[in-house]
Amino acid sequence: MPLPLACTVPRAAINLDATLLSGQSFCWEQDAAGTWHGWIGDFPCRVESTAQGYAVHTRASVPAIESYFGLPFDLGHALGTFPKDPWLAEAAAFAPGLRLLLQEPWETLASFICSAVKRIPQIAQINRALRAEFGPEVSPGLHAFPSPARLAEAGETALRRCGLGFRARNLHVTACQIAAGEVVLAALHDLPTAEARGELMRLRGVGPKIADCVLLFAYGRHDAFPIDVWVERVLRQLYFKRRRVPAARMRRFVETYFGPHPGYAQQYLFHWVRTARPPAAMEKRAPAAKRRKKAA
DNA sequence: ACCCAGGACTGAT
DNA sequence: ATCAGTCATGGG
Repeated sequence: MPLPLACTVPRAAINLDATLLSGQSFCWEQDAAGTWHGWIGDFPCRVESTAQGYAVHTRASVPAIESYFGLPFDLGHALGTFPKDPWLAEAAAFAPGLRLLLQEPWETLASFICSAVKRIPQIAQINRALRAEFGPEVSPGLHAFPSPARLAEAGETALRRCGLGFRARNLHVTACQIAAGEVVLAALHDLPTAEARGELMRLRGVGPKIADCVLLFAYGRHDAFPIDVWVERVLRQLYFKRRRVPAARMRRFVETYFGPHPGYAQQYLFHWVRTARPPAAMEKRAPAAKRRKKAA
């Protein structure tokens, strides 16, 4: 069943490549022709780049499409609220039109539990394995993301076979917690960010960083600021002159310095340091001398 | 073989 | 509160 053309998004509205390559979502892949294949919730989606713009083929509704790609948000305004510093300006100029997506909470939560100490292509690989193994087949060969109940039922051992490693236990326990109603993801929309963050961190395998990713990428909380190894490095080297900074102070800095949309600034910085040719100031510090493992 | 990856948890100071 | 050790797996 071919996917119907739902709408055409003007190219000026979004930089689709940067958006889908910036590590927010792990359910999209680009074929050799440049066409994107992925999901908007449980609806398969294909996006072709045409002369008119991005042709979005899917059964999802147009409002759902616009919501998913974050189009209603006034990106130009947010960029204007960024502090005027040369690095953030370079990061923003590097990927004009990069947007934050607004994804489904459970899929986002589960995907980021799988993200711990993994590279982005491997997270996407785990995502595909979970879908193929446990997800409902919504059209021939296409599996939506499996529900919490399904992953809870599957068991830790079965999850481990999807290449999850030690994350299998975390994902399984969290799936059980969600299935049991211990944390209600739909209820987090009504909570202030700090409280929603606390709720997410009650889940196994969810600490500050993953909680912030879920808040930013699935709940539209632009006050969430995920600090991973890359962002921590860029903050320390650009804003703290490469000095070692206590985590609490770093947290206080990002909450005050970047203005009303710190999460957006974070996403531009993250994509920039990972994709652009890093300036000399961004080179990795010499690794601290690691003690030898015990010789056999 | 060695190293690292969009971290979190645990048990020690 | 901070801090090393540990947790599996895949790819360079």
